[in-house]
Amino acid sequence: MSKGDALRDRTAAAIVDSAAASLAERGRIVSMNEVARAAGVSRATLYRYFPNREALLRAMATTGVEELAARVADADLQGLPVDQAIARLVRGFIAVGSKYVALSAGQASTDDHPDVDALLTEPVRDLFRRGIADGVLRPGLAPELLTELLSGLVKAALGMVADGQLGAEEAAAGVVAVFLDGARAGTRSPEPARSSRAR
Amino acid sequence: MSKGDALRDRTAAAIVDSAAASLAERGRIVSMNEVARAAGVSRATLYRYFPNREALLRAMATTGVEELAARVADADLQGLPVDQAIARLVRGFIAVGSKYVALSAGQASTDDHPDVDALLTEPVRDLFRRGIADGVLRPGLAPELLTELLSGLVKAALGMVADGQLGAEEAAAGVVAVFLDGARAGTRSPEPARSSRAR
Amino acid sequence: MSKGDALRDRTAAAIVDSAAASLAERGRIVSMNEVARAAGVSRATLYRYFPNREALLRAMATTGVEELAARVADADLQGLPVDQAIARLVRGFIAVGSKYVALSAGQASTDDHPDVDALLTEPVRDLFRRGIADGVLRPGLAPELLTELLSGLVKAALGMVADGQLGAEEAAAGVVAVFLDGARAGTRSPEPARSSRAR
Amino acid sequence: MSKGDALRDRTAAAIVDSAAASLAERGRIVSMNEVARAAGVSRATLYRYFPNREALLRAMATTGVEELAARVADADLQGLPVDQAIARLVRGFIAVGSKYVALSAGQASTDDHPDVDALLTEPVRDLFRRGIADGVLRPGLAPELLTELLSGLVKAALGMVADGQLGAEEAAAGVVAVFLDGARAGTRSPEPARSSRAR
DNA sequence: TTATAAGCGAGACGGTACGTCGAGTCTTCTT
DNA sequence: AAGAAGACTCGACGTACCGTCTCGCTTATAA
Repeated sequence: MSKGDALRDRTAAAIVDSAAASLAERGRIVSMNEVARAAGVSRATLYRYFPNREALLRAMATTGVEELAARVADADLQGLPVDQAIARLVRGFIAVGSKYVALSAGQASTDDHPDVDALLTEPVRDLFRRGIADGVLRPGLAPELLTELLSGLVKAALGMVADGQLGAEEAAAGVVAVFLDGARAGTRSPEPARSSRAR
Repeated sequence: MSKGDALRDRTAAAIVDSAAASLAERGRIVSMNEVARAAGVSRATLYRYFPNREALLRAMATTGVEELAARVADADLQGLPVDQAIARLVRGFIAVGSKYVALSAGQASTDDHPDVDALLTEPVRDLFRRGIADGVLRPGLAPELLTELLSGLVKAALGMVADGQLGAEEAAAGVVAVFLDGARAGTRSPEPARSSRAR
Repeated sequence: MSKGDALRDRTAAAIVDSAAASLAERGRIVSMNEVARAAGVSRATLYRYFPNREALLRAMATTGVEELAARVADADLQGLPVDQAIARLVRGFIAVGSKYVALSAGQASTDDHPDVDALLTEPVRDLFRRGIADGVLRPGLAPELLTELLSGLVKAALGMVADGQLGAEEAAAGVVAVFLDGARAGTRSPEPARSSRAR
Repeated sequence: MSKGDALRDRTAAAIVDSAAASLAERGRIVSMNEVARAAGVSRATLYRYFPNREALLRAMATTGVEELAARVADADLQGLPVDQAIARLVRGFIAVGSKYVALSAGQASTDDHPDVDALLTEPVRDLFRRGIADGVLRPGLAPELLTELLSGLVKAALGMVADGQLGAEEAAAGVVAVFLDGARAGTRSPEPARSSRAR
C-alpha cells in the first residue's frame, strides 16, 4: 500500500509542478483542461486528484509552503544572528518563488491553511520577536506587521524576477537591504555594496 | 452633447463605484450579473458601458489611479523634502486603498496602461531619483526597484487594513518607517519618532 | 387634419414599401433597425407607426391584401363565368405576388385578420360557391378546401417565379390549368388550350 | 463505437422528435431553452448535438425527408399506375406531415440539402415524367412545375389538417382529386365521391 | 496463472457565466 | 407640441469552462 501511495503522491506532485509551471508561464488564466493536458494526464484524473480548482491551488500553495518550510527548518534560524537569518530567509523565499508567485497573485486564498501559519508565519514571527528581544530589531514595529511587510517586499521582488527585470540574487539583496536598513542614506550601509546591481 | 456625455460619465462612474464596492465586499468572485444588479442597471447596459469584464476592471484601475494621481499632484512632492514626500505619498496610497486593493489582488492586469505609468510610477520614480541625487536616499538601490518594493509594502499594509488588523495611520507609519530606515535597531531611531508611532 | 393624416399615411406606406422590398430582397431576416434605416426613418418613428414587428408585417399583409382586393373588385368576378373569373384571380394573385411571397413564407400569421377574410377569402369562397351552384365546379369539394388548395398552388407558383424558374404568365397558366382540370390527360384537353399554355 | 454512436443517434432523434412536437404544438416561436427542457435535456447538451438553431431545424428537415423517402421507397411507385402512385404519395406526405408542417412554414431553408432533392424531388419528378410518357398525364405541364404545385397543394392541406379543419384522409383525397382532375365538374369524376367529406 | 480490483482515458452531461444581439419602452431634446 | 435621437430592460442565442458521472481498458496485486 505504501507503494500505491507513493505513486499517488508522485503523480500528484507532477500535476502540481506542471500546473505551477503553466500558471507561472501564462497569465493566471489556465483552464483545468490545459492544466490536465500540460500534466500529461486526463481531465478525469486531474479531478480525481484534486476535486476542484481551488483544491489544486491549495495543493500548490501547500507544496510551496512545505518546500519553503523545509528551507526554513534547514536554515537553522535560531542558530544565526537575526539579520543573517532574515537574509537567508529572504533568499529562500525568492528561490522558491516560481511557485510562490502564482499564489501571491491572489489565486489561492491561503486562508484556512493551518500549514502556512504553523510552518512559515510562526517561525518568521518568532524570528522577529527574537530580533526585538535581542535589540537587533527596533521595538516600535509589531512582529505581525513586520511579517506582512517582508512578505510584501518579497512578492514585489518576485514580480520583478518573473518579469526578467532582476536576477534572483539582486532581488533578494535589495529586499534585505531595504527591510533591514531602509532606503535612507546613512552611516550603516556596508551591505548595499553587495546588493545594487539592478539593470 | 456635453450633457449627454456628462450623464454617460456619471453613469459609468456609478457603475465603477458600485462594482468596486461589490468587489471589495465580496471575495473576488462577482459575476457581471451581480455587478449590474448592484449598480441598479441591467446587464445589457453594463455591457454597453464596458464591453467586457476586463474593461470594467481596467476602468476601475484607471479610476483608482486617477484618484491617486490627483492626490500625488496635490501633494506637491517636488516642494517637500524627499522623506516627507514619501510619507505623504504612502498615506495617500493607503487612503485610496479600498479601490486599490481590488486591483492589487491581481484582478486587473495593469498592463497596457499608459496612465498608470505616466501618472503614478513616473512621479514616484522621479521622487526617488531626486532623493538619490540629494543624498537623502542611498545610491545603491535603483529607483525602479525602490518603486516596486514600496508598492509591495503598501499592498501588504493595505491587506492588513482590509482585514481590520491595523488602522490606516498605523499601516502608513509602519510602511514609511521600514521603507526609509528599515527594521534594524540603530542610531537613527530618533527619526522614526516622526513617522512610526504605531498605536 | 386630413393633411396630417395624409402625410401619416404616406409615411406609413413608404415604410411598408421599403420594408417589403428589404424583406423580399434579403432572406426573411430583417431587423427592425434595418427596416428603419432602409425607410430613411429613425427606429423610434418606425415604432411610432407600427408598435411592433408583427404590426408591421400585418400592415404589409393588409397592403398586399388591399391591393389584391382592388384587383378583385376591378375584376368583376361576379360578371364573369366562374372559370374565367378564377383565371383572372390567379393572375392577379401572382402579379401582386412580390409582396405576397414574403407573407406566404409564414412571417405574418394572417390570423386575426378580418381584412384578409372580408376582402379576399370571402369573395373567393363566394366564387367557388357560385361555381358549384352553377355546375361549373364539381360539388364534391368544399369551398373552404378549394380556397386553401388554390392558395397553396399560388404560393408554390410564386416561389418558382421568385426563383426565376418561371415567368409570371406561365406560372398563372399552370396554376389555373391544374386547379381547374388537373394534371391528368383526358377528354377536356381542348379547354386547357385557353388557359394552360406553359412555354 | 457502434454503441456510443447508437446512443448518440437515439438521443439526437429524441431531441429532434421532441423539438418537432414542441414546434408543431406551439406557434413557431420556441426558444432553444424550451426545446431543451421539452427534450428532457440541458441546453448545453442540446447545443452539443446541434450547434445552433438552424442545425436543429435542418436535422428536423432531414429526418422528415428521410422518413418520407422511406415511405416513397416502400411505396413501389414504379410498379403502380401513375395516378395510384400519386395518390399513395400524397397520403404518405400528409401522414408524415406533422414534421413537414414545421418546415413548410419556412423555418428551415431546405436549401443546401442534397438529400431532399435526391430522395424526394427526383423520384416524384420521375413519376411525373413517366406519367407524361405513358399518356396518363397531359404533356403541357413541365414535371418541375407539377412537382412544385403538388407540394403546394400538400402544404395547404397540411395546414388545414394542423388546424383541425380536416382529417388527414379527406385532405389527401382532396389534394389527389384536384391535382389529377381539377375542380371543374366533368365526366370523369367517380373519385370525388370518395373524397368529399369536408366538414 | 488467472481473477479481481484499482487507476486511467475518453467523453457525455448539467449548470453557470460570458458576451452579442434584437425587440420593445421610455425619456429627452429639437424644431 | 409632435417627432427624432437614442438609452434602457428583457430575454434569447451561442460559447466556454467547471465539476460530476459512466463506461471500457489496462495494469498490478492477490489467490
